[in-house]
Amino acid sequence: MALGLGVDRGSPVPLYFQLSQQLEAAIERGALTPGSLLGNEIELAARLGLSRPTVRQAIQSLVDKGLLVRRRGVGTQVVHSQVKRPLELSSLYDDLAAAGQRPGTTVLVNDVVPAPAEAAAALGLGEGSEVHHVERLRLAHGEPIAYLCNYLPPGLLDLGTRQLEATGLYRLMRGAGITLHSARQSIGARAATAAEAERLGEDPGAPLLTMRRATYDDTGRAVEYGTHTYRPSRYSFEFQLLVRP
Amino acid sequence: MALGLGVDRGSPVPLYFQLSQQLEAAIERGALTPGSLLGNEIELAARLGLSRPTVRQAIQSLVDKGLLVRRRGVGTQVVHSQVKRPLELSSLYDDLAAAGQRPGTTVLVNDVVPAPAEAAAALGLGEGSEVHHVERLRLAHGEPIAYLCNYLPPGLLDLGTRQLEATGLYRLMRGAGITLHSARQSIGARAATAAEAERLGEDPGAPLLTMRRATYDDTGRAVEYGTHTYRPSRYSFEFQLLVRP
DNA sequence: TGCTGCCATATGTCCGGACAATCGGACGAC
DNA sequence: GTCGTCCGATTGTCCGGACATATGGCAGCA
Repeated sequence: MALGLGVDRGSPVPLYFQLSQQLEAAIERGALTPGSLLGNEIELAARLGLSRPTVRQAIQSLVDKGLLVRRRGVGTQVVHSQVKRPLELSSLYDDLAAAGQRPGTTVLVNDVVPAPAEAAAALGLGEGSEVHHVERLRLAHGEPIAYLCNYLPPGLLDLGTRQLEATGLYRLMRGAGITLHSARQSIGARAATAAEAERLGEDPGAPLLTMRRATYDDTGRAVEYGTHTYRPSRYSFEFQLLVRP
Repeated sequence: MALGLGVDRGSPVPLYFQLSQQLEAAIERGALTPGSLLGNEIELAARLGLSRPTVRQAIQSLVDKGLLVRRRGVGTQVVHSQVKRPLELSSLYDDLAAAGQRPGTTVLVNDVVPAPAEAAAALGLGEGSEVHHVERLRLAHGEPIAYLCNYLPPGLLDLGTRQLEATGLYRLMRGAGITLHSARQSIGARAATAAEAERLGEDPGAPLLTMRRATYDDTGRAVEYGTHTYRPSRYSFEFQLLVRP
């Protein structure tokens, strides 16, 4: 194979990670075509001067990503599909930016309030505890896209209105050293109330896409709860789901 | 610890899997409380008569599920959160059955047709190729919940109308030996057309939740494409998203 | 021809060990 | 008192090997 595989033992990057990145790049650029066998692990390990467990770890990470399939007695194949990325905790701001939509944000509310019952329950706090409360209008090309209402536990992050208008909430949390880990989401639809219609530039009774989400960090602590409403003509949710057997 | 941990070497079940199941059960029933340390891997391995790699494999599988967190230099902790299950490729039929809603299905169309452009593209077939086409109305307690329109590649499965009325499409595919692996989903909302409103028992212009999905098996082959519309008053999408770093 | 059983092949599981990187607290220097 | 350093603890990475098990093709037999 002329894949240019080879690891650098002087690098602090783990060997299995170097290999998995190279394999992923080879798949990405088409050097490993869908359906083709990867060659057996033993020989691959010998060729690269690595042990089999290390090679397996590299391959396993790509299997987890859905790029490869292992079959006992057969070999490891490249998946032939439109699988691009697995799913991620999507950030509306980043999604819009990636789509070249020039996102903008108008901060409508940014203060500390007693937590409403629903937010307190989601964040695991007592009802009436103080929480950060942020309401934002998200725009693209100057047009309203979504209305975002969020609650955060106190002391987690100090939210400057200026920062909130420059970037997304997730990016701010990550920048504050919070490692996001999982989220419970609920997506639905309903007719716009008069107030919602006014805010988003729709007619009353127009369909809206709604999302409720609680986000947790890597220790399982709830770090954010929010209810969002989207204009369905301007936004829809795109997922890539993976099943783990 | 009185966790009752111990493996059976006579069982064909892999040791790491036995251990991970026991740990998961211990977490589930509260014997391992959120935030508590799991005890170091070396000692745990010694106590169980296993090697450290085997114990690590068991722990890793629970980390992947989001039940445990590892911290170098600290130990492995139980996540303290409402994290129950990771996300799965949800089946509407099974979801309803699990919620005790007694799902029902009316098959409206079940035949072979030339593939519409969108379905052919999603399934990776030429436009106009023959495909299975199924249209169903999904009910709960006799009330319409969703309208499901699906296309499947030919020869994959023979779909009996009787079977379709008794269970869900995913269950039929799994029963035919197809291993579902991933799906691309798009969720949105729009106003009901007159025909849609009629089918679902809503008023024209009422908000509907829409889902478009292409499903792939473990080799990356597209095995299903469908467009669904849901009554938002009766159904919403619930997810548990996990981020892998 | 068609079925059966064997066998090479590849991944799956498991072991025991070694060293590195990181975390948190204890200790000592300033 | 505060800061930096050291050190024990724990996970992270990596090795080399062993045997188990599922797969698919081939040869032999009915």
